[in-house]
Amino acid sequence: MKLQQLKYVREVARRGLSISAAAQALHASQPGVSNQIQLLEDELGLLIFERHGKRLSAVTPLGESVIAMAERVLQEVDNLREQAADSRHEKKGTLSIGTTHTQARYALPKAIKAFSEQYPDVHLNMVQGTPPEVAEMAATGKVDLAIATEGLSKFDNLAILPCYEWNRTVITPPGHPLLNEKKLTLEAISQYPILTYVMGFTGRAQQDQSFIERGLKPNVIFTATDADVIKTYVELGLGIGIIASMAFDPAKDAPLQALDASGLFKPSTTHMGIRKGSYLRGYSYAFIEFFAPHLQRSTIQNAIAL
Amino acid sequence: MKLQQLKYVREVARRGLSISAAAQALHASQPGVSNQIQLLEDELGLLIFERHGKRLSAVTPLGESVIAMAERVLQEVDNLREQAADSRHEKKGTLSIGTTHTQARYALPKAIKAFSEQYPDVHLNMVQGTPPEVAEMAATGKVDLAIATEGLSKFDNLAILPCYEWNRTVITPPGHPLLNEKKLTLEAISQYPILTYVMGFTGRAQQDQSFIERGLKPNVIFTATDADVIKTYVELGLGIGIIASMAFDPAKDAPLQALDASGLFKPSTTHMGIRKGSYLRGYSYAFIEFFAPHLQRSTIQNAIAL
DNA sequence: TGATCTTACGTACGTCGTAACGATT
DNA sequence: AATCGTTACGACGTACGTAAGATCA
Repeated sequence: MKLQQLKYVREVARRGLSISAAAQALHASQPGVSNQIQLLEDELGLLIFERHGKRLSAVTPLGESVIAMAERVLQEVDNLREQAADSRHEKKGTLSIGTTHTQARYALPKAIKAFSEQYPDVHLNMVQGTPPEVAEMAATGKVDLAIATEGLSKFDNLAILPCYEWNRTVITPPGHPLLNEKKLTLEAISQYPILTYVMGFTGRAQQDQSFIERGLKPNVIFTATDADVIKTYVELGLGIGIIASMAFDPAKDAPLQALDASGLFKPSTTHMGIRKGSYLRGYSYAFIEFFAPHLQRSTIQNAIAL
Repeated sequence: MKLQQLKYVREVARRGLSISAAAQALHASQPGVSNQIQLLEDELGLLIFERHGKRLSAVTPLGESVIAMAERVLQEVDNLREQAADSRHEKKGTLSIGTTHTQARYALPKAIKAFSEQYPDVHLNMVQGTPPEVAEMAATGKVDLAIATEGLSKFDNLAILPCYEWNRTVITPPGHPLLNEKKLTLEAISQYPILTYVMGFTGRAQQDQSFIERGLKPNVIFTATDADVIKTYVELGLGIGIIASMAFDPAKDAPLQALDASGLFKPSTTHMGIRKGSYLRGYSYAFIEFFAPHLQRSTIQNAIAL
């Protein structure tokens, strides 16, 4: 049995039982992967994958054991490598963060800037995706951290840590009648066409909940995955926008007008997801502390302990 | 990183930092082991072992991590191998049991006989040793099961399961005055020279406890690790013996006389130690059930789950 | 001096890639 | 017909063993 063989098996399993895809992902030849998997199967005297003719069709029950074992072993090895690199007190390395547009654009820049100044030799690898995508990347070890407001709790091998709370701001074009209301209410908002986030992004589900509880049916005419798109169309006069407060900057976003709506909605919390059992480099903790100062090293280590 | 390298590192650590001993144990050449360990150290960029000149002197803190990781990984691999062999529904294989004289001689034969009749192709590997020795063998995976009355709780990676309870019998030569006592008491026993087990064997500590609680100082003139030796010298007239009840057979041990002493001492329990996280072959569960019928497969699996 | 680890070197095995083949949709 | 996995084969890499060298008790 070789670690290489376990790597191959894991990748084939992850790529939906495709040897070709796995080989490509690992920069190896397809026959090489095929061969090594067969050698492993021979050695163990079992089939990991079911074949229908010459196509992988399923994972055998024992194959599941093999794959699960491979995942555990390879994570151990990865952890050790990270720990070894860390021990050299190197400020070199890579920090991979999977995150959504909202976080990447509005929440993370400050922390990223501070971090990259203090750790100039750490290569930052930011990957943008939908919440389920970034969660999966963290769960499989493709990124070290996933940062998103939702979608992280689907994976039970992710430790979830709260980063910060935020609420919404209503944005309107200049001179909009809503600006004259004495007090902003959900009822008032519901009278206008609304532009906001797509379901599954940036706390949209929680936002809708507040309307439902008041028996209101807001007229959402436009949804986007990011505030920049929403702002663009609000400025064109399509309606009013409901966006995360951190996504609005009075100076940069002029001439748009903002109305604080934090009293109207329950606050949302942006979370961080880290694969349980993973070893984080020292600088990773530094980054997290820049982003969410209450997350101390010990807190995090406690959360990701198996 | 290669699994082979991890094996080498583990063995060197286990053999008290001796590369030569490890190489010998693994049927490899000493330079080969030395080389591979250095390659691993190079790859990780750290020292696993401290060298004083050309001699391994200690394990570095990071080396501890490496060794711990190697242990975990190699156990995973072993487990998978066992599981694979098991899945072939093979009644072939090896069952290794580390145990003490008392268990091997008096408690195990019945279970062993029944087992070997039902599983004739399973190679039984019985290793006799002191309680600490057999515990260590189980803890390092050298044997599948350790069976002893004491010494198992020292290793926290062993799951401890109670097998059976037993008590003591006092044995005397024929015509000994103790045989005339109406009722056997600790006080009466204390009047005669006593032959019994060495401390650390077959519940000796617990046996002494009963005397201490009554404020008695028994005159132990002879200690042995097994009942056969004790019986021999009791027969020679050196004194009376206190041995485990299962070690006495009126027919075979004639002309020795026996007095039941189960009312005088707290019962002792013989335990089984199994390395946590190990995978046991199907026939191992069968053996355990022969020996201790209350230990069902599910009970055991629950105990050794990590 | 003897035990022990490291370095040097040659061999042999094994992994991997290219190319050709077989099977499935 | 196209895609995908398996088989065949050749080349490179490397793990291992033997032999010699270095270092400590």
